[in-house]
Amino acid sequence: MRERILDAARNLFASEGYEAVTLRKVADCIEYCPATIYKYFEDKDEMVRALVEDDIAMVMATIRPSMAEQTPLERLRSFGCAYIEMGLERPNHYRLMFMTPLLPVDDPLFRKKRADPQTDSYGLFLSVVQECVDAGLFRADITDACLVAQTIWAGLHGVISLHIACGGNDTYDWRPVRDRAIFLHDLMINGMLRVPGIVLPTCPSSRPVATTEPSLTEAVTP
Amino acid sequence: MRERILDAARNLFASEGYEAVTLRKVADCIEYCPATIYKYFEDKDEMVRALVEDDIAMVMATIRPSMAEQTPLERLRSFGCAYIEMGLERPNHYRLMFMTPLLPVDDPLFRKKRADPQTDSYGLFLSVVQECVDAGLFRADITDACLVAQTIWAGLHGVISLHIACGGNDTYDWRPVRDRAIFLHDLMINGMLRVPGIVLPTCPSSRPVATTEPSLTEAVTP
DNA sequence: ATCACTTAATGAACGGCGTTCACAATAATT
DNA sequence: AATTATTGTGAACGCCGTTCATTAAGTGAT
Repeated sequence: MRERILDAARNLFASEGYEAVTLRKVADCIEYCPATIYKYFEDKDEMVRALVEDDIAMVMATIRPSMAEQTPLERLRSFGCAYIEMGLERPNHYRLMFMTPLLPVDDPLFRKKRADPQTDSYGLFLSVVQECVDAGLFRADITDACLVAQTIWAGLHGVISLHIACGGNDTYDWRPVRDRAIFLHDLMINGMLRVPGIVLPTCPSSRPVATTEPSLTEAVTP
Repeated sequence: MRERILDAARNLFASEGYEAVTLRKVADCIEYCPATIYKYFEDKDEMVRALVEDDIAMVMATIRPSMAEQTPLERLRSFGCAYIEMGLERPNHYRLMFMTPLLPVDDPLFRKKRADPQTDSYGLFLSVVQECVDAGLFRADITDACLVAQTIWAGLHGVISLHIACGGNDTYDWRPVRDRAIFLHDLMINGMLRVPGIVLPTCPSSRPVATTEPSLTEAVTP
């Protein structure tokens, strides 16, 4: 039943954007009365957080195939490329996950899932960065895998989120967003490498996304 | 009168966060009835956009002192540092300006102000990047000032916005946000330079902000 | 001074939102 | 069959943005 509610919410979200996800509409979709939802969720907030957890799993599914790459460095690069594509193909989800301050989730089970490379995509990414550090790929002064992971993440996040928030503003004469993303990605990684110049030409520009959804290169809902 | 309305809105925004900026509360503050605001603004949206324009001017005021630096490269670095501090000190304003998709502003006057280095901070930044390009500071393959400006902006934006959106989530074991910002800033600039190694130690960690406001290292309103 | 006329401001309402709560319907247990 | 949990409901509350007919106040011409 929780699942039926979340399904309806997901559909609304995918087809009409975040602002359309209202308790009343969700209730309409499953033909219940609005108050009923409160029997299954504390809050609207809790419902949204449940949605976000699904999206986080989606990120994991998008990211994981990159583990198949041969070397740590290739895995690192591939991660970044997959992340970029994920963010650009699902701007609404991306916005909900990473551009909206959500109340910190204090469910201890949720906390455990984080930082675990098996279930958490940040944890997985971090572990690959650590591989690179251990393999001696980075400059001597770069030893903090955490700092590296968070910095690369932030950089890619910057390109994606700025594109989502301001990409529609044509006063800026934007360069193609993927050009910016790849440029920055290479800049970061090459800047960290001890032996630079192992430059792969570009990211494979598009990779399939795991979950199914009405193909939305979604309109960003203002 | 428009100004009185905007003042009230600004106060509400600064003291209680974006979500507290409601037409009814603004009307209360200036002791008018809610409907009156519609005599001076088309929309709530137009009112918010007027607020954003003020903030944009504030960014300009924060950024401009960096023009006093001696060399193009120093100006470039100083810009980035000022921008970082601005974003970290005024998260609510930052969120409103750069993390919320706003309807594109089609006022032609507004459009003209953009891209003009005199009034638009992006334009000013771009002109400094162009200086660096013209001075031959960058690698031979880096000639597109626009791409450079947008990429550096995106990188710094990533650190700031990720901090605002997810910085409260302590499951990530965040490194200090300024460490991340400076790390990435140096990484980007040094990666672009033709002759690397002109590394200034760090940013002067804090610089005064131009406009006055109840000193808010504001709580990020969820 | 009176009238017409523009402008400023209002009160009441509309529809939508999240949320609450007393109550009805249904299912489970004894 | 009677009692007790569990599920679902309708109506309301207070908030929101927005609209509109109506009043109040100022202005210029006659």
